[in-house]
Amino acid sequence: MTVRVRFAPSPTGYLHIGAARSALFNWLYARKTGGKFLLRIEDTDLQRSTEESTRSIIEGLEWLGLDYDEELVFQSDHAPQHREAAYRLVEEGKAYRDFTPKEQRDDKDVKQDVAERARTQVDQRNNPFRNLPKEESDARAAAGEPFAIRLKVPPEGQTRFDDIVYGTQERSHAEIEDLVLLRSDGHPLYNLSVVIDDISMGITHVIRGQDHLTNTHKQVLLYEALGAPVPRFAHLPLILAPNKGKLSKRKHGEVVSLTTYRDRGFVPAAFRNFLALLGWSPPEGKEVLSKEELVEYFSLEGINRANAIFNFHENDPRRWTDDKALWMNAEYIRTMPLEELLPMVKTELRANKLWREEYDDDDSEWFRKTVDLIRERYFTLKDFSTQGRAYFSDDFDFDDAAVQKNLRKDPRLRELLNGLADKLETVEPFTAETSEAALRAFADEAGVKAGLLINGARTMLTGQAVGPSMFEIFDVLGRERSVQRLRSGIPW
RNA sequence: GGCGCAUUGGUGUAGUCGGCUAACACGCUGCCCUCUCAAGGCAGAGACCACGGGUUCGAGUCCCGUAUGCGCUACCA
Repeated sequence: MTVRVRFAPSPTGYLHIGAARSALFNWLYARKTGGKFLLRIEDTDLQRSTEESTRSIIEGLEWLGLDYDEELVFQSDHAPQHREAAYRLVEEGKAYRDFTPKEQRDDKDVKQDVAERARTQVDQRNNPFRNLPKEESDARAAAGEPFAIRLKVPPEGQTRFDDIVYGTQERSHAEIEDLVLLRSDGHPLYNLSVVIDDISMGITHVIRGQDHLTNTHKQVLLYEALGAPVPRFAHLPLILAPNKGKLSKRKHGEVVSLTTYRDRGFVPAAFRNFLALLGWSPPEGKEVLSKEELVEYFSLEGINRANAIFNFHENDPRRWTDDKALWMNAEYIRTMPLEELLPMVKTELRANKLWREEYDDDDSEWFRKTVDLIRERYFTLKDFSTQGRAYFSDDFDFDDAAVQKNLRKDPRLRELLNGLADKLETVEPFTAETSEAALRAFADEAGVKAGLLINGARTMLTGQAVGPSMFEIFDVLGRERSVQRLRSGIPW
């Protein structure tokens, strides 16, 4: 039996990182087992579903490198089949028409309302229409009286399934209400739609968030009523906010949206790697894993049961997302093959009008060397166009603290740096080694420490107090620009 | 309220059949390297394994209870 799994998001907004991780785990399992990874858009809530959201989900998956097999499925296309299935269950006596008028529910306090109602309601099986004679039910329906369709859950017994992550799950039927399958307006509801679609798509393993763990019993009941084989289930621990609450866009903003990571300079492989480590751990303990390695090591049995906290600091721009995610991204930026990084840097520079076509041909060697030089201390791709701006443009800003610390603190510096510029003009050839020799010699002649000139020069050439070795910067910037910047009056 | 699930340092996790002086990664501190910042190397702080009982020669690991958190309990998904 070939494995068939699916990712089934509802297109009601951006792609949440928790959903992205579900997608990743499904994808990993499919690739690991040689199975199929399918994508189904659960757009049954037509008011809230948007095409834009669908597009962003597909883009997000693409960005993460999760390719799906077969045709994209839209759940709304199957509404007729869902309805038909519900009617069939009524015919077979496994479901019944409920003519109770629809209750108006305030959308705001549903949670509270639901809990409140559940508290007072004792018998789940007291619906007067549950055992209405078939003739009467048919007659009322034929007369046009509106009705919802509910599953007839047996009053006795229990359902049971073996979750691959959470183990054996049992739930007494008494705890399960006669769930509504079809609304009185004919709209099929979530539990029905999911089950029918999973059956028709031939899903063998349902891998999804733990928030569906208790729903699963209802779905098992439905599989049984429909006479279909029950798939295997694997529920994933949830990803929580630092206060252990739900991670939501409304409360936590853009950190929860996958696109944020793309837009803020994450390397897809790095974020994928980070996401994989949330709730799952590789057997060997090695954490930096390529796509191929993730596939190789992945197993559903390795998934943890406790919810994970996604740690970020809302008021700290430097640590705007999880520390480990940031570290992972930096790790990828400095260690990944340069050839793979270059196009990403190109995209970043282009978006900020720092890209020059020469970097692709005449100056490609220079571009490689420069990126390789500066990548070591960057955390995101964004850093190439911000902190790295001085390498790609003469129009860059000076950091106030750097100017203060490396230039203004010594009044001789302005003159010294001009002198250094003169000296560098005569150096032949102009390399890291020769410029270093020249600078040190110049420092000796002037009777100052080399460090004074080095740090001053770094700030003159890059606007910053930190960065790569000064002599590597001379080399990369070249004699002309180095000299010109040393003489620049801008920071003074 | 009912039912379910979870609970190992700040965070992510490892801890097979009970022997742990509790391991790894991120973060944090210090030192080395050094022209700065990183990276790298080294060292270190930080967990009475939620709490209380029990079983056992011995429990993070098994059992019971409590607490806390999360989830479900909708004609939402």
